[in-house]
Amino acid sequence: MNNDTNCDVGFTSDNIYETKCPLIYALEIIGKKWKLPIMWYLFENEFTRYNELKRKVKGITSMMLTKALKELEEHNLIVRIQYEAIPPKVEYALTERGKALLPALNELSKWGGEQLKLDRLKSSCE
Amino acid sequence: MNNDTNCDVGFTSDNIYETKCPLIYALEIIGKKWKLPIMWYLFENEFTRYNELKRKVKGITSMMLTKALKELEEHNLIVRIQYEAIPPKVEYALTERGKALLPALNELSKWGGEQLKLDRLKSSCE
DNA sequence: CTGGATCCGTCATGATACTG
DNA sequence: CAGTATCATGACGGATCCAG
Repeated sequence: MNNDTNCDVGFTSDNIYETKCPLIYALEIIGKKWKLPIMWYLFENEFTRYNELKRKVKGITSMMLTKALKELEEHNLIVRIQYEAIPPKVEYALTERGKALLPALNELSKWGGEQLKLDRLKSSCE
Repeated sequence: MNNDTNCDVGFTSDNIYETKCPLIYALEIIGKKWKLPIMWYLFENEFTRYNELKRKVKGITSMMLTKALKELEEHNLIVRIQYEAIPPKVEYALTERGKALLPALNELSKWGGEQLKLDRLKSSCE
């Protein structure tokens, strides 16, 4: 499993671009809170406006939404489309890079679903 | 993408077993720091002792190692094998459940590798 | 409508020292 | 050898208010 890529799993480097394990790197990008819920919604609804995201991603605040969107944009997983209008109108959409995550997320989701059942089973026996 | 499984992405529930998205659930289990490095090492070295893990997973402390191992064991991703001997001997190994993560991690790692290249490229142009 | 700024509590992480 | 216990801290997340 990618053991040939010098995978420094010790988090000792401050430079995210040095000696990074691609797996850890992926998790750092998408693993933070709200990232996946946002992307998930964009998977199903291309071109979504800021406030719609805020309404649909339950519980998120403006601050966290803004921050998450900015980070996703910096990694080129989403694009920000700003219309010069009053009142302001901004839409967000996934890039091809963002969509490329789908297969990996599906695999992980499949595993998570099985795990969820097993853990439920275990907890009900205790 | 699993939209049929009631996927409450709002993190509003305190009960981890209620209305959970399997994808988020998976990330909660394996996304924490040190989890993957430990599992990664166990992928490549079945039956590893506590202190060997501590040496090989660079930078980890006893406390974090113990905690991570305990959580992984609670989710049945690893097993703890204790030998009744002086001095103590304990080995850890992946379960089938733990090994079942491999395909998903490979997909994610593949994506992360591509992303890493793109991000490097981008940063070198700035 | 689309954010930005600020304050603040909590929790994960880490350093250090200790134990059977 | 395989952990525990205690304390410190700093990032993260949430609430609230402000702005163009």
